[in-house]
Amino acid sequence: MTLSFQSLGLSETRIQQLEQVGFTAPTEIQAQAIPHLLAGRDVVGQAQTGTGKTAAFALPILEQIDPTVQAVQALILTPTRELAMQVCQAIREFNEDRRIKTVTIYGGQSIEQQISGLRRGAQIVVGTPGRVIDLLSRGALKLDKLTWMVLDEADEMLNMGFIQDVEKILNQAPADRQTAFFSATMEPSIRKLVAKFLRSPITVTVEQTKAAPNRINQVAYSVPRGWTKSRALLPILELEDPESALIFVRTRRAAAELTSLLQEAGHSADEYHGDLSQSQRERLLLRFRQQQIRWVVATDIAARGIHVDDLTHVINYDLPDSVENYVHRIGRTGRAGKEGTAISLIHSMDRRKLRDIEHHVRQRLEFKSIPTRAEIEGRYLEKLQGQVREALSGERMASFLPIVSQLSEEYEPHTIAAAALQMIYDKTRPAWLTMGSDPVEEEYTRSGVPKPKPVKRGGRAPSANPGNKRSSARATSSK
DNA sequence: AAAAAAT
Repeated sequence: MTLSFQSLGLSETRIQQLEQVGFTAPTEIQAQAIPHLLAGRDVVGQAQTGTGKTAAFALPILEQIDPTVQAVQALILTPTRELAMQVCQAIREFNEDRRIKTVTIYGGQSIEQQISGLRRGAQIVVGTPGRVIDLLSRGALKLDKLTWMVLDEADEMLNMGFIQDVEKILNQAPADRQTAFFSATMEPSIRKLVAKFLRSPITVTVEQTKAAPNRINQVAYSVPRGWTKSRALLPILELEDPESALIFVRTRRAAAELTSLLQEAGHSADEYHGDLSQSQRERLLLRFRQQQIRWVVATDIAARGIHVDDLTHVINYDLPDSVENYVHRIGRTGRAGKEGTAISLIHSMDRRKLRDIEHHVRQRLEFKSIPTRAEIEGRYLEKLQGQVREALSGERMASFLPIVSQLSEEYEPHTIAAAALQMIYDKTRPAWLTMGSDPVEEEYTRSGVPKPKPVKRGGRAPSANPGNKRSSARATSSK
């Protein structure tokens, strides 16, 4: 097992730059692929997202680009615009001094800007197939000096029907070049493409042990019969109080509606879906990443590819259509070794989907009951206590001591502290706690539906469908 | 119904 970038053959300057951006040791895919790529071999890399594959091809490319040649020397194709942007951003991170010029080209944005970027002597181009072909046919993008060609997420590219576009581009690249394909799977169509366009490639594979990474804490809330999901969501959000969250819904319309509802409840939320223009999407993601918005309500447009650092929660307001999308969705959190929480709202209609999901991720979701006001208040008071502890360890507190001395001529210190806490409580408590009654507790009482007890679910899922004998019969027939 | 990509 290789443990340092030095031993992979990267230059000292590159390694220093890597250290500056926090890269100390190579990931498995990097350790396996970089030496071959530096040695001039074609490589097929089988690896999922989040394994560090961008650096695996970006570092050798940066190492071997000739900075004195003002022509496109590397072309990286990605299936989505989002991914193109992210790859480009990553390359810029590894290329701090900007000696090597990188541009991104994709649809939905001004083509003139991209053309002028190419004219200024771009050496690395990252792009989506459609716009790349467009620019090739306009003559704005020339590949005659190309020495590197990379296909990122090749399987996705083919799934989305880009095979003809991709072949057209590969055919226009000089034969004397180095080529790398990265793909999560190795289906026959990929193998065919590899056989056609790569020269005696070396295949490197990184095993993915689990369908869902276990640093993501997966929980579910059962939505009582007759309840709307939004009614269940609000108290859950109050209790969990996510620092940042992606909330997934099924339709664009639902995204817009839920966003208004959250905004009306005083939350920092915005929507993200296919009705938004490319620049609107980019602006929103920027605000989300800069933590100007805490929660984003999105369709499955955000299930893959979008990366937000430190995303603490993914919430499945509607369950996804496919189990694969469940894994992609929750994979937006728990990135870069951080912990994340994935919450799913389960309606009685969703039992079947839930079982498929649990089967696919090979684990049971932990069920919790919708929090009551008392629970939310308890959690909030805990948080308040933590904040007081933090203030006690600070220094700014000293400036308030004269006030306390003055008040303590009349009152006990305990009383003064409690009064101060009450003031903070009144100003900062969640909106949910200011309502007259507890709608959750009330609803449980009124409807006669027993409040679900948090259940640790073992080998089978008995509590999911109490009294429903058909459930076990269906379990055997589902695949 | 939604998503991806060239307009």
